[in-house]
Amino acid sequence: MAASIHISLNHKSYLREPESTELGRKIISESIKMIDALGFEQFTFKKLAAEIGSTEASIYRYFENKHKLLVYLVSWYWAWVDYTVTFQTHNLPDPRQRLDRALEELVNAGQEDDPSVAYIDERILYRIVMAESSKVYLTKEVDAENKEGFFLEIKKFCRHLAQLVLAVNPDYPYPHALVSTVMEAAHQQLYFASHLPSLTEIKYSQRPVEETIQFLKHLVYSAIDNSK
Amino acid sequence: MAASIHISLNHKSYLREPESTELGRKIISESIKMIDALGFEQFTFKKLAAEIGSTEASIYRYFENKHKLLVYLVSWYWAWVDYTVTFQTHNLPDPRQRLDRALEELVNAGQEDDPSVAYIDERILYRIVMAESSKVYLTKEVDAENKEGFFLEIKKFCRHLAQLVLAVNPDYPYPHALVSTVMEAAHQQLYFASHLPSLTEIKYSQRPVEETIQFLKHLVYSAIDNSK
DNA sequence: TAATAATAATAGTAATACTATCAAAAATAT
DNA sequence: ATATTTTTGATAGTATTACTATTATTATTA
Repeated sequence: MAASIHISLNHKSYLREPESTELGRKIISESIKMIDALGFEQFTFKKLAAEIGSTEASIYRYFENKHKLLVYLVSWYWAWVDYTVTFQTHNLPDPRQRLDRALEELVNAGQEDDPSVAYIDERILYRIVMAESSKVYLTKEVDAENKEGFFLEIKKFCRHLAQLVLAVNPDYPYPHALVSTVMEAAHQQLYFASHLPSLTEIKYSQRPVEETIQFLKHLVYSAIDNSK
Repeated sequence: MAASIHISLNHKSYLREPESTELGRKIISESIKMIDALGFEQFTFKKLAAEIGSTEASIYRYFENKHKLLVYLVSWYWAWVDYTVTFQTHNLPDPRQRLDRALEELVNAGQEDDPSVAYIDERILYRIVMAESSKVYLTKEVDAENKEGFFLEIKKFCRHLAQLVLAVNPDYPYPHALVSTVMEAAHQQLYFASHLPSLTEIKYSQRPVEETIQFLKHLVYSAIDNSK
């Protein structure tokens, strides 16, 4: 991964840009650890402030509330995955190779050791995305937040994958539906493997990432090769 | 639908059985309306108590907290869908016909007018399941609650559908993963059609239920007919 | 009709999700 | 190098949430 990449978001889930200050970066890096450890419901700005040796009021200057912080983290994640998929598929000649690689990255992104941004631990962020990301849009404010652009990153990545699907078969009628289903399923199946194993054949103890990639590739190619 | 059916759950998400008393039934029927109207986060026992002319303390005698009430509602929904699928597929001779009907019911259950239980509005409950149901297992307490049996109904329905899949093709290697993916996708795609339309081809204004059924049938049959 | 159980009324607590104010410290502009 | 502006810290305060406890009242059942 590049020595220095910068992910910037197309919306204002934040009040003050957290990347630009020491406190802002501490808010991001520590909130990732804390949301993972406590779960989003138990996570509070007060606890976060105590952990980073700051105050609630200071954190509120960066994020209006913890929901918007979660929107920021999840958006950052999808922008980052989109970047890595672009990077990884860049020189591949065959549409199937590109889609293969993209699906691998979707399931794998954040499982690697090497961090691309110093203050963000992508492995922990990945766990947050698995367990908490659907909470960003499953709210009564979804339409208002959609208008504010809070879901642009996830939509962009969905469009990106849909284009890879259409490059394999332009006649497949549900590229976005397929891809949004697969994006959710990737994390869901790994979550189920860990916590609700009877909902999936993926075994937590047996290379769950590789097995999930197999399952999703089979699903995707079966669907798109079975059209027109 | 039968004039009088009774869904009973295999666990104690409740403290006192809500179906057995007038207050209990009012808690259920009004909480369904209120969670739909306010969203789960804004819903409180205090507001519910005010609405049904009772008190917070009285509601707490039925449910330990609002999360367990949601677990109850979602479990009830899956038990009820399982029942309707059993009923609807009962006399169909062909495995494909049975799976077809099951997928139709999965997407459709709760869209019909006729209610099967007087104090439960399945159409509203369906919207709650779409928007809130993943919150029942996306918590830090998932493992403890799983041990208590809180997810038995969803697991049972998943097993039920997986059996229908295997009846069509016993060699398909991921029946539970496919079915849990499809169960989530059914509600997700309809939610996306309403709120994040660029994530799906399903159009809210153009028979979204029928279109979702088409999409899921194509997905499922492509996958299971493409094995062995 | 007495005993028991369920509900209502009321009060109270700790924690959450903020907002406001002001002083101290840090960054920046001149 | 100093003045100005911005950022942070310290402190306090409020409304709401998520409960628990107590006692009186009303239904239910024995």
